[in-house]
Amino acid sequence: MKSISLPLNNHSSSRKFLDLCVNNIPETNSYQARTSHRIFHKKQALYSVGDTFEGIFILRSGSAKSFITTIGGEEHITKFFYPGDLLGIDGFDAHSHAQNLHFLETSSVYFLKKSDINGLVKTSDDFRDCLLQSISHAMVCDMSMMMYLSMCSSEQRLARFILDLSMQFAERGLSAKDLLLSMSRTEIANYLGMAIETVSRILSNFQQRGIVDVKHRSLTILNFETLNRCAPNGLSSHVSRIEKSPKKEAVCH
Amino acid sequence: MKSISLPLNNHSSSRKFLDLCVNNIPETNSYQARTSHRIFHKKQALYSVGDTFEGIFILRSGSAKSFITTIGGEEHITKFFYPGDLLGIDGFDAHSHAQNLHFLETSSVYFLKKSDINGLVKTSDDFRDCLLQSISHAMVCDMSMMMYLSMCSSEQRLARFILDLSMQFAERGLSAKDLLLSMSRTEIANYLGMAIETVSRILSNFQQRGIVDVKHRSLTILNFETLNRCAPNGLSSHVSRIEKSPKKEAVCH
DNA sequence: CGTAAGGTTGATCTGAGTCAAGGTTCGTGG
DNA sequence: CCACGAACCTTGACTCAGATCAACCTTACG
Repeated sequence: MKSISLPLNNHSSSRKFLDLCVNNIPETNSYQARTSHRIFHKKQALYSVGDTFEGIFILRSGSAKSFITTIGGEEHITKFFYPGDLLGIDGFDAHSHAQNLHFLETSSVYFLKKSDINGLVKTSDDFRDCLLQSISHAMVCDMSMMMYLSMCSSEQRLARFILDLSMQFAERGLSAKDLLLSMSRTEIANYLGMAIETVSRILSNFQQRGIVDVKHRSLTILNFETLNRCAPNGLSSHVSRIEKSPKKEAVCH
Repeated sequence: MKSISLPLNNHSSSRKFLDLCVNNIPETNSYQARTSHRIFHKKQALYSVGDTFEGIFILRSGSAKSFITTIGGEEHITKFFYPGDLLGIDGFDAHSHAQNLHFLETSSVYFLKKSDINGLVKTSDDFRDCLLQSISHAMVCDMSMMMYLSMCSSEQRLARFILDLSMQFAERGLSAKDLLLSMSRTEIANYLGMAIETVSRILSNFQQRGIVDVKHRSLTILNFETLNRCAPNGLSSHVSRIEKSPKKEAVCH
């Protein structure tokens, strides 16, 4: 499978992040150079729940999923990752990882150990801003996901998923319409909180309506217009604010 | 309504966080002392989507909710906040807030402006660790919430909600069994992604089964045992790990 | 080449949403 | 302090989106 990797001409914040790390950490010895880049294969784990937190990773190429497991053994996929994404932020909490991370295909990561993070945060304003921005952005995305899960129909969630994927691909310099899914139907269903049969049915339905063309794991978006109408409404941003609820009027003491 | 406020003998990470801020920022003038603490009343907004991000807040007393709004005008509550919680982290992303924050009752917040955060991150290792830990913890909670939303029945979600509330109260030195809800049924339903009628029905049902005693907004947990059995299984942690999937075996280059 | 994993499709069932009606509490102004 | 309207909450009846069960097809891999 052709994997995604971060193109050099990508100036998004994730790319900037990677640059900042690579250019600011003094790689005095070749040992560090060797260990800061690692390659993993499909189904391999980067970390698992309970592993000691040693630092974060930046995905350079390939794709991955993070998931949590209940005591009963059920898994729930919490996120899919693409090049430029930060992996392992969950480890800051208890100094050990709270999630599992597995790769979906052959992938490479850049390792940024805790001491390097601490150093960079002090010395580089850009790095600090980038790190906080990146984490904050991830949280904002999680909030949207929670909204989709709690307010949208299965069709809306799947439409949103495809459109989000398309955006992710486009941001990384790939086609926005020809997508190569790196996850199985089961994984999509699990992530979106629906039965695998439902994913299959909705995809077939989209196909019949001429919205997409799906064959195995390659998906072509034929009609963005209609797909967008299937997806839930976007979030309101400051642009669309008209009237506002009771404004801040603090009482100082 | 009797509001919750952070007790002085609470040595949790949130309390530590607040201490770190108060003790490390030189309050050279009385102006800052006055503006760093603010009191808000029920239904007042701390910030809204699109507001310029000027810093984060620490909730000292009371309670609050954050929510996002779709273009269509629908609201979705993303989180409830209690004393010690960090408010406004969403603003780091685009330098403007991505969510709205309203108070549920009279509350007070401590304001920590951007420049202070940047300064503290450089000078105090404790502050840096606390900030990252706090954000990371919030993300881990969001992940669980996503799992509950996508895999659990309404009854399970509501049971989990009550137990989580109970824990929040206990952590803040209040009774773990006598809860005073600061949010309406509508807000609970919205947060948990279900119809208001469903919340009402499940609460009545819990009452009939002798699990809780609900009257208006005061809720007493009568049977933790049974309530726990209603809630979804907890997450597996490193303690319960037995066998592990393919371990990390990086190929270095 | 055979078996397992992954994927599709149809039939049936049910949890929870929607609609409807009535009760309770709160807040404001007379 | 009471009254009236609005907001909040509860309960019942009906409906439907999507889960579950079942059978079958397709692709990947040792």
